[in-house]
This record gives sequence, C-alpha cells and structure tokens, in this order.
Amino acid sequence: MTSPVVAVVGPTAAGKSALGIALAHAVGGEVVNSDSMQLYRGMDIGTAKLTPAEREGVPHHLLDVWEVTQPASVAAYQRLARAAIDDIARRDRVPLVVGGSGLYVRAVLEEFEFPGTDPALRARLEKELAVVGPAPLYARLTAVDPRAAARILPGNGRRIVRALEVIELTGAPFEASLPDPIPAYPAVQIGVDLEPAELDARIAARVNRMWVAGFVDEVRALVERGLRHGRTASRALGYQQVLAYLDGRWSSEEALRRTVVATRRFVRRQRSWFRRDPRVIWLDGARPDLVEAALAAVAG
RNA sequence: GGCCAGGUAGCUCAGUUGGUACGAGCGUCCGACUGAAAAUCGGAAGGUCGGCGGUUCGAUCCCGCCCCUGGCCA
Repeated sequence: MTSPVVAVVGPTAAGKSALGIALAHAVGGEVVNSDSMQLYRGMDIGTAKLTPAEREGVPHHLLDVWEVTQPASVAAYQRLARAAIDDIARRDRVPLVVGGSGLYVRAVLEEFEFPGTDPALRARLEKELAVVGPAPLYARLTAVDPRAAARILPGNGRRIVRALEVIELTGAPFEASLPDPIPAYPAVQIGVDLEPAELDARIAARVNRMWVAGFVDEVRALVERGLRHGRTASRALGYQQVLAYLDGRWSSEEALRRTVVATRRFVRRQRSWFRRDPRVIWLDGARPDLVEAALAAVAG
C-alpha cells in the first residue's frame, strides 16, 4: 500500500517550509513545491524560498522550473506535480506537497480537469476587455451561458474572459464554480497557522529581512532577465512593489511598507481558501510539539 | 508672542450657500475563486464632523473663547 500524499498548507510565513523539512526527515519524504511563485527561477529572496543549505539534504521538486518571462499556468503545474509525486511514490518515498497556492494544491490532489486554452483567442478577449471594459463581455456571457454568468461577478474581467474563452473553444458551458472534491490521491492536509497578531509581526520582520538581504538587487537582476515582460512574475508580492520603486513611483520605504500590507491581504485570501476545506487539519505553528502533532495527524 | 492655513471614518482627504454625512481611496473584517490564483472580483463594519459656550425652530457648517498641528514673521 502506497503511503498517502501529505500536504502542508496555510498562510504565508506561518512555518510551512520548516515543517515540510522536519516531516521529510521523519517519514523519509521529498518536497513537491506548491507555491506558484517559487516555481520561478531567480525569485528567491522575495518568495522566501529555502536556500539549498536550509533544505538540509531533503530533495525539493518544482522549484526554479520557470523563467520569469513565462506566464504561470496551473494546468502545466498540475502535470509537473503529478509526475513528481508519482516518481517519489515509485521510489517508496513520501510526497510532501508544501505551499500556499490553494488552487495549485487542489489541482494536484483532486480530479481537476482544466479545459484548454488558446493564446490567440485569449489575447483577443483581453484586448477587448482593455478597450471596452467588462460590461459588454459580461452581457455576452449572460447571453451565451447564463449559469456561468450567475456565478461570476459582472466586474471580474479576468474570470469573464476565461469563461468566454472556454465556451468558444469547447462549445460547452463553463463550470464557473469549484467542483466537489474527488481525491486524485489519498492525502492528508495539514494546515499551519499562527495567531493573527503573531503572523503579522512575522510578516513585517520577514519583509524587513528581505530588504536587508538584497531583495532590491534581486529584482534588478530579474529585470535584466525580462521580469517586466513576465505577465505573472512581475505581479508577485514584493516584486510588484519593488518594480514601482525602481520606476521612481515609490520610495524604498513605501515599497517595503506596501509589501507588508499586501502580504497581510494575501494571508486573508489564503485563509479564506483553505478554511472552506473541512479536510484540512489545522495546527498552531507556534506549538513546541508541532512536528509530533503533524506526524500524529499523518498517522491518522 | 503675532499672522496665515488646517483640525470630518484607523490613515489621507472630499463635502454640506445652516435642515438626519449618497462621502471617496487606502486599511480592517467576511466571501467568491477550474489554464495569471502572491492574480482577479464582491460584500460589510467603522464617524460625539477638535473642546466649551453663544446665535438659531434647527449648527459639522455662523459668532466668541480655548486646545492641537503645520507654515511664515518676530
């Protein structure tokens, strides 16, 4: 019997990476990253990616696989992650999916089929959105697929465009809500979180440390490699703010401050995503016996 | 000490020619989320309108005094 996949989820800065390492040592596991931004090569300081030394010899998969100019893709990630998990399991090791990108985690752990995409069609719709705004596109969606329209808010241009893309591409309606979960692997999900005040303090400290560690230089170097043309990477937390600083729009202090604030907002979204999944077993990241508690949860 | 500007939501500010503040942006809280998800979008809670007194049927808006902040002068 193959061992279940263990997922470590929760808001940023709560201690997922460290727990992942500890669990890997304890159960003979390997980490599969499920943090959308850590997939980018060169985005290290700003994503709080573990350094090779901090990985303590534990193999990590799906770090540094994309160039910053490449747009991120859940579907692509899904294929890569499943291949990594299958490979780890085949070697009788335990796959540990560690990261805070909720959709990515679900896409891997559950039966989740993404309809296709068509870059040209997408570009056309996005251009239209930029020119006329979401209202006309929403009206069209309402006419073509009222069910999908009812589930997407009229102002959400991004989702409207995607829905229209899928409908045009497949000729079928777009399922605009999350399906009931059907596990793709037997899995245990461990949620790590901290008291709000404590997590806020950790975030502020972490972002300050990033600046001291040369985050601005990291962004400068990535600009040379095309960061500004990266649809996804250029919008990553912190990177987005430092780019504004490099453009002279904000001072360095302002960029730092706004990164802290934006990270708090991100934490809220992560919580609201993971909280709705009743299967997640929540543990306080501050408890001294965190690793033991997590192992107990894994053992069932 | 004198002059000027200003004190309205947690923050930065609109506004009311005197009649219950349609306040805005940001923050905060809650939620949605199927190929950008560290993205995108929605909802809610927050206000003794600096203090005291006066004028008025009625004052956040007018008058007086006081307190506080910034600038200029001395």
